[in-house]
Order: sequence, then C-alpha cells, then structure tokens
Amino acid sequence: MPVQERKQRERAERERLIVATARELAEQQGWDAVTTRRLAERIEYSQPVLYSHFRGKREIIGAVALQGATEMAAAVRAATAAVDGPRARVYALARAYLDFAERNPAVYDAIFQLDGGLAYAQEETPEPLKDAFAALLECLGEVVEDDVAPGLFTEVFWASLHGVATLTRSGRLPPEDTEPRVELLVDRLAMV
Amino acid sequence: MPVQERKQRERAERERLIVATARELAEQQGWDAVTTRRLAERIEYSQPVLYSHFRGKREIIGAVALQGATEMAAAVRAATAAVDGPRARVYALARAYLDFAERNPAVYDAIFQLDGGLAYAQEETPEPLKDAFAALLECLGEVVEDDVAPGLFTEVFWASLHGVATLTRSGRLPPEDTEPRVELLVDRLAMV
DNA sequence: CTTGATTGTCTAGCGATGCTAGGATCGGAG
DNA sequence: CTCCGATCCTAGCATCGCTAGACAATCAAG
Repeated sequence: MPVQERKQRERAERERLIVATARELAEQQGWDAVTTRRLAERIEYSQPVLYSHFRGKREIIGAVALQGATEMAAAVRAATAAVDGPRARVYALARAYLDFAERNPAVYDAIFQLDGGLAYAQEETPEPLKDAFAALLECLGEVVEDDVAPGLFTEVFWASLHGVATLTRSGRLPPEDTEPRVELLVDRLAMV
Repeated sequence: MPVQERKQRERAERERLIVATARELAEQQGWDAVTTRRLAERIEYSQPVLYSHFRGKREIIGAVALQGATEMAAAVRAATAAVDGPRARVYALARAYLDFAERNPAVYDAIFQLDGGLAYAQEETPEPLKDAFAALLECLGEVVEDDVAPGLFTEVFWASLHGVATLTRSGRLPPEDTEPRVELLVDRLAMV
C-alpha cells in the first residue's frame, strides 16, 4: 500500500517547509513576526495544520534550533579543520562562532536565547545540541592544561563567546571592537 | 500654589509605584506575566493611567532597568570595597555580579536582555547604565596590563560573566559548576 | 455662587496574538 | 455505491498592547 508511504513523505516534506519558512521569516523580520497566522499563510495552509505537526510555536522554534545547531557544528568543524596549530584553531573557532551568530541571528536566538522546549546539558538533550558542544570541545580540548577539565574549559569559553555575541547584537557592546575582544579572549583563555 | 506641587508629588509617587509593582510582578511570575491589565489592576488604576506615565510597556521595562542598574552598581562597589588585593576584588566582583543576576533575574533581564528602549554604549546612554559599567571598570582597571585598554578588558570580562549568567539561568549550563567556572575565568583573565 | 474650561480618569473597543472545537470534504475499503 | 476515517478549514475563545471618547472632578474668572 504505497499510498500511505506517499502521504507520510508529503507530510514530512510539509514539516520541513514549515521549519524552513519559520526560519526564513524569523531571519527576515525577527521572531516576533513569526506568528502562526503569517506562517500558515506563507506555507499556504490554515493555522491548525501547524498544530498537527508541532505542539505550538515553541516546538517550531525548537525545530529551527536543532537544525541550526547542526549547521553551527558543521561550520565550526569546517573552520577549524583547515587551520594548523591548536591556538590558531581556537582563533578560527571563535571567529566562526561569532560569524555564525551574526549571520544567523534568528537561528542563534532559537538555539541559545529563546525557549524551544529543548533539554540542555542533560542526558535527554537532543543529539544536535550535544554535537554542537562536542564540536567546540574537540577544538578547545587541545589548548587546555592538564589540571583543568576540558568540559569546564569549553563551557567557560563558550559562555564568553555567547556574551560577546549577544551583547554586541543587542547594541550593548559597540560592534567595532569585536576583533580585539576576540583576540584578548583567546590570548588569555587558551594557554596552549 | 502648593496644590500643584502636591499633585506633582502624588504623580511621581504613583510612577514609583508602577515601576515597583512591575518589578515585583516580573520577579514573581516573569516578564510575560507583566501585562498592562494585570499591572493596572495591582496599582488599582485603569490601564490608560500607565500610558500617562510611560509610552508603553517598553518604557516600563526601561525604568526597571535603570533602577536595577543603580542597585547593581552599588552592589558591585559594596562587594569590592571590603576586600583587600586587586585580584581578590575581582573575584568578589564576579561573585557579586552573578549573585545579583541570580537573585534578581527579572531585573537582570530588563537591563541586559530585554528591549527597554534605552541607548547603550553611546553618549546619550542614561547615567545609571554608564555608572554600572564604571563600577566594573574601577575594579577591573586594577588588574589589567599596560598594553591592554581597561575599557576593552572590562567589556570582555563583563561579556564573559554575562554569558555565564544567562546560559546558567536558561538551563543551558548546569548550575553546579558555576564556582569553578568563575575561578577559571578570573584566573585566566585577571593577570595582575 | 455660578459658570466654563482644563485636567484627570474610566469604560469600551480595536486589531492583533496563540491555540482549539466542530463541521466539511475527500479518499480508500467493503 | 456506500460508508468511514483521515485531513483540512472556518470560526471562535481568551488574552495581549494600546487608544478614542465619554464622564467627572477641579480650578480660574465673572
């Protein structure tokens, strides 16, 4: 009975469309503009269809976050893989992280600021989130001394980048000096 | 004609009441629960009265932010004043900052996360915000080498604390290890 | 003391929001 | 051909931020 399979395929396809459209709309006009009505209109279905895929707006944000986390992990790995030397890799990581945040502000918010109903820092944390953290740890583990736990070091480094990213984007830090900030951060935190 | 003065006093008093009530409600149930209706009900006036004091909800958040920034500056100065040694002062500052964020999450959000319509990092930035930054700078300027600008250093240190504070409170960092994170941060960033 | 205007406050309502109930419509199975 | 179940939509609920316009209280002038 391949008819059911086709329906399942179409359903999965529509779900991807919802997530992609929500993401697009959020990047264009911010998450506040992502209303269930507008979203439904853009995918050319009625509102209740959204609720047959997701429990609510939160879960849609969560879906965008998972997609974004996967991309961010890939971006970080790509940026660090091409670089020689642990310290230089950390620089590349920091720049790639902030670059991702700047280029995909809505996705970054979905992952790190908004409530997408996801579990963080737990066993049941979704794989993409774990993997994004792992991508950071792979690189940062190389520049941590023996007496410091790599996980702890990664958390601190990540938090610092997160602070720079969010404060800059909300206008609380002047954007011009991002580069020297990153240099200072890497110089001090990464002690080979 | 002291009757007008009395009215002005009463008006100012009511404005304080609005800000205090908004803050209280936000700390109790989160900023989402601070609706104009609920707020009006609590101060025992009708909704439009709020709009005779503030342009809208944003400005109310902004007012809470300014009040909070003043308190935070005082908290930081009080925590650092009682400590001997520049490095120990930096520890005290970091703990005081994170403590303030944990004890006043809604106020912290008003200052550093939400949009209160305030200008940051500019000339027309309100005095309380400038002063809060100044409070950090006073302490951190003591542990910065000559070849690093104190302002830049303060920004980076602040951003790192902000990252730890926000990621912890949103459940993205496990709260148990905050203490070692702060130690690592201070050890690395503050190089006497 | 009585006007008239100004100031202050409230009731009621607008256009949105997230979300849901209940009816219509369409397809495959007997 | 008829039924039944899945699928989708219209319509609506409660709530949101915000505002217009009516009403009442207060004050200066006659």
